[in-house]
Amino acid sequence: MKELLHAPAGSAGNNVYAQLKQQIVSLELPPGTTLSEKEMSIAFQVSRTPVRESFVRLAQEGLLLVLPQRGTKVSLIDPDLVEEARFMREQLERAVIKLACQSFPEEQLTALERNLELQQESLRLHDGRSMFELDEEFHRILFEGCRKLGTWSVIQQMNAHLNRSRILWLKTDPHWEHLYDQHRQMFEAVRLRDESRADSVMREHLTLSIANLSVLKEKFPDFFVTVQ
Amino acid sequence: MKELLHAPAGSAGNNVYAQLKQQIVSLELPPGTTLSEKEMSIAFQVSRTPVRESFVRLAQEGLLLVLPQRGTKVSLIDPDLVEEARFMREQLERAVIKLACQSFPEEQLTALERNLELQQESLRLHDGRSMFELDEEFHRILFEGCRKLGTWSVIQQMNAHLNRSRILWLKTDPHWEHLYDQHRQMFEAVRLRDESRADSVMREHLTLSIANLSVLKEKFPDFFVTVQ
DNA sequence: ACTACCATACTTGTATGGTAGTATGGAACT
DNA sequence: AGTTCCATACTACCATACAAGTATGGTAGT
Repeated sequence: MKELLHAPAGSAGNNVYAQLKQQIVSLELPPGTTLSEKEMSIAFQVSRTPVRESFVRLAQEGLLLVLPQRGTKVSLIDPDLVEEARFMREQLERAVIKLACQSFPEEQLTALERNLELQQESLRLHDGRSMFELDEEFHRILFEGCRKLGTWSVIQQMNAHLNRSRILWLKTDPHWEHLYDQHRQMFEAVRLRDESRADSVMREHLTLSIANLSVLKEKFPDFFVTVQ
Repeated sequence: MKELLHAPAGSAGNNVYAQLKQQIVSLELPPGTTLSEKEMSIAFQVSRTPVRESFVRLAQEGLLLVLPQRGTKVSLIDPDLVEEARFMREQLERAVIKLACQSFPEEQLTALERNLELQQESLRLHDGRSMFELDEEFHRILFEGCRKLGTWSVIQQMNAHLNRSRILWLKTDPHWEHLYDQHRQMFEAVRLRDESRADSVMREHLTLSIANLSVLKEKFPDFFVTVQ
């Protein structure tokens, strides 16, 4: 997978950024974890400069909270932001899938089908991580087919919050079969140009995403922002 | 290093970032302008480090293009991204204003009215810059009243592209009266809980935004990405 | 026992020197 | 004249040293 915008892929700064982001979103670095530039510079065997650069970028995305002269920590999950991310995705993805029903390139359509096959395979292997990535990829392809990749990349920003709660949820209660089924239905709807069906499935799909956020807050209280 | 003027409410890095961003979005730094860390560090009387930090952040927002070992320049306006930004705003703002028609706090409603008064005043003075800021503020208040400020801040990212083309357009053909009139209509629709009216006005409002993008491309060819 | 103080060991913020890659202009060669 | 090559002057990138703010634990004084 290639990064469209932004600087070189091979630089130390980008490597640190990419790896840190992956670890944060995947909850390997749980919300609230305290980091420090020096600590990470040792861990990644680079100087503080590229680490600091990564911190700046991650802070701008809301994944890190930098407190000057005090420390840096992985931001807690803000339930309000999670709901907003869901809201945002609902509006944009419903609009996009309706576009897709009007016109969708053959190339991306086969990409969707191929993706569904891979999902089925991952489902059989109970590979949750792979499923999550394929899920993301499925939606990305929809945006790609509608030439709205810029929109997708912007969504990713708030998604960082939504994704963390989704991963948390999927860890407690995997329900990949249902998600796969919805993806399959969306694919069929796009293929058959059935706008209303695509719209309703997508809406349900994205409502499901945070159905029981309050359950998660009870189960992992330390991961969430309490007062707002 | 001494801080000469404009008392820094924050760190040097933040100041440089804020000022650079303002200059880029307002087209004081036209698209295509080449910058360099050293050059800006001299201009802002700080070291290269905070400048570099700003560059990283602005590059992440797509406002700067950093070419390793080659240079840094203000990104050209990408017509496709402008259209995407408009598309995105249309979906989200229509959804938000419909929410607003269902429930909107009194506080933000009066803020909107106050904003309209200020728009009228700026209109009288032909103060384009003030009008632009009040326009932004008007829409921000709508999001605020629906508790969707996180969404608004994410929109700002792609808006950086949309705004530059809007400013360009408004420089060639001011049409503030029309925009003011639409704002007024939106306010009335929210006040009267008229969802369909709010929706249609907002849609027209955001379609207007880039009505004649091709004209701008002809008039300022150097500011736009040609091939994609 | 309790409080005030302060050395110390952190933290992020800033400045600066060095490194490697790139564009450019002029000299040497064909 | 046209081409090749290379010194030079850039660039962003990175490492490192220093500055300044903050939390903490021990100690002296009460």
